[in-house]
Amino acid sequence: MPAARSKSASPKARNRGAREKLLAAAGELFYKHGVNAVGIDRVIAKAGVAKMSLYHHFDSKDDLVAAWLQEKHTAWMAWLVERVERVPVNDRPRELFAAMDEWFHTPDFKGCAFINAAAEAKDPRSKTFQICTGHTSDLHDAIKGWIAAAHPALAADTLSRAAQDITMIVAGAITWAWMYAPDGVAERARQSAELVLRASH
Amino acid sequence: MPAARSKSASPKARNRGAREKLLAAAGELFYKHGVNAVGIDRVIAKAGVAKMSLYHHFDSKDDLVAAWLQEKHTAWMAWLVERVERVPVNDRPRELFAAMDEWFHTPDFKGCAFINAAAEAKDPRSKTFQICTGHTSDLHDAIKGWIAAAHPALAADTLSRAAQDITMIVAGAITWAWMYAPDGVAERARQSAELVLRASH
DNA sequence: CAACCACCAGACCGATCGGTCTATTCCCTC
DNA sequence: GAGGGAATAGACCGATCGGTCTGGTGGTTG
Repeated sequence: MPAARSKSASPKARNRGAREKLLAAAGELFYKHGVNAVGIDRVIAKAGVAKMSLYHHFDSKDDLVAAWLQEKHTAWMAWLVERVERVPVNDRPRELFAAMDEWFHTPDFKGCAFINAAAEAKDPRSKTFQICTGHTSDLHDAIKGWIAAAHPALAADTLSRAAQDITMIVAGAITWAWMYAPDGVAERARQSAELVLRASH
Repeated sequence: MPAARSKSASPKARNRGAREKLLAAAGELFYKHGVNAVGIDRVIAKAGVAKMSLYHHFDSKDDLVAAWLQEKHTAWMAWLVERVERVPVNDRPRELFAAMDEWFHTPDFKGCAFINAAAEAKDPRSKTFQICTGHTSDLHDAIKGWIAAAHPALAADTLSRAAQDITMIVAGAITWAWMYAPDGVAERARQSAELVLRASH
């Protein structure tokens, strides 16, 4: 659900939207099989789009990967924020793990796309890798906000520590859920997070 | 430091050991750049070994990858066990995180090879993937043993839960340390783990 | 000595990689 | 209706992929 680049903002938007189809196809394939295991030809075949259309919208495969991750990051965070922030502030830390549990049990769950993509990135200075760390950072910030709202009395440094602890717990839960088994993982993570929160007063 | 397969166990061990050189080269390259990003030719070039020697010792690239992971798993677990079990039983849960901290700060640390390799595995039924889940499982078992020794009064189900919680915390810490920054991560994870342990009585 | 075997160098295979180029068609706006 | 931009199919590029094959070398063992 991201901003839909060239749809109504610019006047050149009456085609069938090859860009969106490419991003959708790339997303499925890259997430499922890994970035390096999927070639350009497979992406365009799945998208039902000509190769030149790909290179009209993206500079390179790396650029497509980066665009996919950027879009996925935006969409995933939007989903999580909407999901968590529709409950009262005091319930949000708990709701975070309910959302995780739901996500872990989606049919094609294959772990965190950003952790996975980071493992394949050739260079930590690449745009791809930076989007991945940015994702972690943004998730950390969101969690910090939810904790702060639910526990307004927390000192800044305590809050920072708790947010990092819980983000790490979430990351571990994602990894466990995907490599091992998704059942009950979120609940165990929730309890660990609750202990961290309680210990922070 | 693994068992050095065909060195003295079998009588055919007076060559220069192409197999070991291949595993060493493959290990460096696969861990650093990712399995799918490294070709056979690059491995044999780094190993200083002929291509036919590779296919003499391994059936395929996948087989080489699996052999590397298997060896790495054995070596890593041996390192961790030795490191943790040289302190008294009551200190072992804490020592686990000291070992993690040391690992996170090694020069070429690039996260968990097994999490990374699992992300690239084409099939969850592949040998590669199974070694990765096996690694998680063995780590979980080791942690469970250390907790059990340090807290003998724990009930079986409580012990299981605590071991899972702490394994997840470790996994999250590894991910954070590699994608974000290694400093202080192990200490934060240690404190979370301590809370889990305390809550288990 | 002869047989064997791990290892070597490197040509070779078809397939696929990321990416370029041409030529053509469609649709929308002047 | 003409022009232009977005889309199309598909040939083509050099490089690399995983893997095979040939032919030869040197050391060990019977």
